[in-house]
Amino acid sequence: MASGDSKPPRVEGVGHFSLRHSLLGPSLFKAGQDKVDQNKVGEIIYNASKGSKFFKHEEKRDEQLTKRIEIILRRKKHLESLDLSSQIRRVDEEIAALEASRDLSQIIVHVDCDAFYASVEELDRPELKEVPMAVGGGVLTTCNYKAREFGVRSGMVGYIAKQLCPQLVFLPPSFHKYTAKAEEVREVLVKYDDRYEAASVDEAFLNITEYLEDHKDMTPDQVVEQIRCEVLEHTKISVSAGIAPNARLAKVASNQNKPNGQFCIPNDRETIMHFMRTLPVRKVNGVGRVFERELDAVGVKTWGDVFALRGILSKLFSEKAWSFLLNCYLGLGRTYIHPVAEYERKSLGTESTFKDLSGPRPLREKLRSTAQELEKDLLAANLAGRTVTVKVKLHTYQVHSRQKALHRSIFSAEDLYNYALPLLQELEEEPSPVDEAEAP
DNA sequence: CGGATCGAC
DNA sequence: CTATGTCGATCCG
Ligand SMILES: Nc1ncnc2c1ncn2[C@@H]1O[C@H](COP(=O)(O)OP(=O)(O)OP(=O)(O)O)[C@@H](O)[C@H]1O
Repeated sequence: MASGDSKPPRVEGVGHFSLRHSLLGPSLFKAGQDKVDQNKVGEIIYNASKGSKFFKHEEKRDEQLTKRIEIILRRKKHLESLDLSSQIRRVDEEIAALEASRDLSQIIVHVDCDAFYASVEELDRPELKEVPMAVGGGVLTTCNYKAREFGVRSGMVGYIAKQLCPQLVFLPPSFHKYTAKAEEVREVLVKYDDRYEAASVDEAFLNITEYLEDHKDMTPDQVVEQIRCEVLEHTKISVSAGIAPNARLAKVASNQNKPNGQFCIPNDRETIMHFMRTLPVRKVNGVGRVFERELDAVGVKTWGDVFALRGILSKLFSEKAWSFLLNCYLGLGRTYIHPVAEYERKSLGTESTFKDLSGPRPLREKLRSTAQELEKDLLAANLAGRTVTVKVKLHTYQVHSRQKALHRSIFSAEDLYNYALPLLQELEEEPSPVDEAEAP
């Protein structure tokens, strides 16, 4: 396609720009990895991906999204032709109400371990600190910062990572080690807020308002400095942290100075509004590649852009989405933090991907084994489920699922299999499955 | 309720 | 010749 064609090469480049951007992965953007030559990395990933079945699937998704965006833009054009002044008044009242509820009394901290799985592995094998290293095989779960200099990222396929960085060392994950190390980290956190909230294995929110009350000689930054030092001493793991009046901002802040750094967004309305004004939408949790593109299409690149478009945006997106936008624009978020223990889990499932096999017999074997796997997990968690879901991934990467609400709770492999089988058979109508999963 | 999609880690 | 696994939230029919 390089020559002989009347189509200038630039057109193709532009046509695939968003796809290229998404192939680069979110982390490249979420945490400002400046050292990497993004263009070169993008080039390598693009060329390595081009032509694969996975890539074709991504192209299809990208095309679909482009269509959806066209619809959004048409609706926007229509809205622009209307008189929105009363709508804008309503929004302004909404803003005033939110503003009145703004709570700047709490000091929330988000703690995030740096390259967690990789860091834990480096403790066992310190020589790995000096070389690019990743945890995972087919797909990387994470990598150390040496590897990130080459553009290697979480969620990347191993062979592409290898192309970006031929010296990359791969380690298989050992999850038990990570959960054990996470416990050690929490032993420190609990001293600063005994009702800290574990957000994932390597992240937690703390409310240090009380701690500050009891240590009036310390600033929030000093307390967090101390937390990070203590975690490092106690566990040899370095962590980054964000300090802010609410969880949403604390999370953004913790990404600002990583690795091994911290950032404080002070409890001051003006400072917060100023910070949000230029903050790219994607930096906030909940905005992924799809929402980012939709927002970009309607003219919202940073949170400050929301205000000028408030009349239109409030009609363009769902109520939930609009409320989310408004809260982000204002820099509002959750100000209460509590342990996740007092919380009901909603689902438990297991899934695995395997090579193409379409014969229905082997497929049933797979169903039986995943049912057994699931029974094990359910017993370990002492749970049973009232809904069974069967998920199948085709060789095209298309995913289909069938679920059924039951009259009673089940947990045995036998029951799981029996209830799941008819669902699988419905799905078998579709051609050549690769994969399956289950959840109650 | 059921299915698909999005997003996080 | 190669693209994960697990979970929660949301939207829509
Ligand atoms: N796409 C993914 N698939 C599976 N596991 C993931 C994925 N992304 C992250 N993880 C796991 O969750 C852990 C925490 O992820 P997180 O996004 O906080 O990044 P990190 O590896 O800790 O690095 P850093 O926070 O310094 O950027 C990681 O160590 C990683 O192994």
